[in-house]
Amino acid sequence: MSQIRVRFAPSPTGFFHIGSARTALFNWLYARHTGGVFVLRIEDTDQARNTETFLNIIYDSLTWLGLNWDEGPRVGGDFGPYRQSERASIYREHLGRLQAAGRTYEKDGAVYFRISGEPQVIDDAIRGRVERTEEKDFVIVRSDGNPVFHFVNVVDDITMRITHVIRGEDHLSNTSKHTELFKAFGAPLPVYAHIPLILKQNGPGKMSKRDQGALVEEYQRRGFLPEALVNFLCLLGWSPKDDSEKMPIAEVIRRFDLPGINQTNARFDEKKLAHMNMAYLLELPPERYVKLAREYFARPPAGASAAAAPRANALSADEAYFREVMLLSQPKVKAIEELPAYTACFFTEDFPIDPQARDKVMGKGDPKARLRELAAALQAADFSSDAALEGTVQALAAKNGLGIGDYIHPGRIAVSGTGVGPTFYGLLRVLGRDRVLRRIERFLGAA
RNA sequence: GUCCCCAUCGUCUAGCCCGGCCCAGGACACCACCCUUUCACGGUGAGAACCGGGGUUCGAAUCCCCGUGGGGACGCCA
Repeated sequence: MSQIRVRFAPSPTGFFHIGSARTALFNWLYARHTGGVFVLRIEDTDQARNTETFLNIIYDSLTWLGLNWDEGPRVGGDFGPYRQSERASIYREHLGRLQAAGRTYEKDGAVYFRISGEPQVIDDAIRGRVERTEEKDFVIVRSDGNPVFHFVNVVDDITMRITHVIRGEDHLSNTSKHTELFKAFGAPLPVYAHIPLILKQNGPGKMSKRDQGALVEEYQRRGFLPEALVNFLCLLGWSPKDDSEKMPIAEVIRRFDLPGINQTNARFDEKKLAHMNMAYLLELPPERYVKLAREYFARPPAGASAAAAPRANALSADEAYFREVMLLSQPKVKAIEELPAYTACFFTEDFPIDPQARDKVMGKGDPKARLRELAAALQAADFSSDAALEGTVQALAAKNGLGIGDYIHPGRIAVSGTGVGPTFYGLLRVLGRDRVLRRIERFLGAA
């Protein structure tokens, strides 16, 4: 058999959502798995609803996800143009063939396709044999002269030599229209593979563009890693059949195949996505982690909850310092979007003190005395390494017959205002002696 | 309403095609414990499912039928 050719055919009529991304992904995976060709085709026949903005979002989202196309807009190919709005003459020519064969008629200014009425049988690669009879003639050219989806979709699949149509199950019922057209053109049917739908996580129905967490762009802005989102999406409707979940994309490509795709709709679960993202974030190389953090600080999504001042300070801070703060936080934080709040105490003296954490720590023993002892010890301490600071605190605790926790807990509150944060010694080292001592002093004065 | 697809823990799923190894395995979430300077990671453990009813069979999560439930399509949207 000749080379496998698949296509992803979005229409730029709205934001790019998770369901579309997954369809694109499965097509891409199948092309890469088989050494075939992944075609991007823009279905922009609905002139009233298409926008250039939405078109660019499609390109950007696919690129961000790493789903590169072999043929299509921007890269060209032998079967272009790849935007339906530029293929009018091709559609005209094909319409002529249908007219010549007596398969069309006009009504109310629109062109109708005369169906055969025979049962349409498709041998779906995922669902098996599906039979459905198309019962009504349908419009293929609107009265305004623009061709309709069913018609252009089939004409393009024929002329672009598409061998496998991998698309959402919502198209399964449309397929009988499409096979009627294929037959009317005397063209062989492609292999169909109708993949299950992604259901919204709350409430009934399939996920749509307006649902919470539906937009690919949103994950990008929230600092998610594309490889994590892709990995998560791979597992929504496809399974490698053993217990593997987190896999490099090369491994998914190697193992992916149509028979491995499920038949049941899958509910989107943002918690599992978040977990996958964390797993990737923890092992991200430092350079990429810092870059991702900086991008997030520079352009947080609207409504992100973090004080503006420390965020601005972070951006104007010394690059090496910013890097150090972020890398100190990397092993502790589950998502990039936690970073501004998590690191705020590194970028401002005006950080809030968590009253609950303070009361808990300051309520037992004599924490003020411990803070004074800690401050005194830090006067002469070596701040050049975490290990040196650890030695200082350990020696102090040993000298006074106390546990290191007796110093660390109040110290953390005094220096960062919160009970949670990076390692205590890292916190001290990155903040530096002057700021640490000043903060302890201030805290003792206020307490 | 008509037609089409589907049905295993709360969620994603393995097992189903080729019935016995499954009083059903993994992951997320949740809970407990351990690790630990906080938090997070990690480790250990607990709870948690074969939609219902009929068949077929020595034997059914697995095969068949019917119900029920979920999803989708029925546009001069794509």
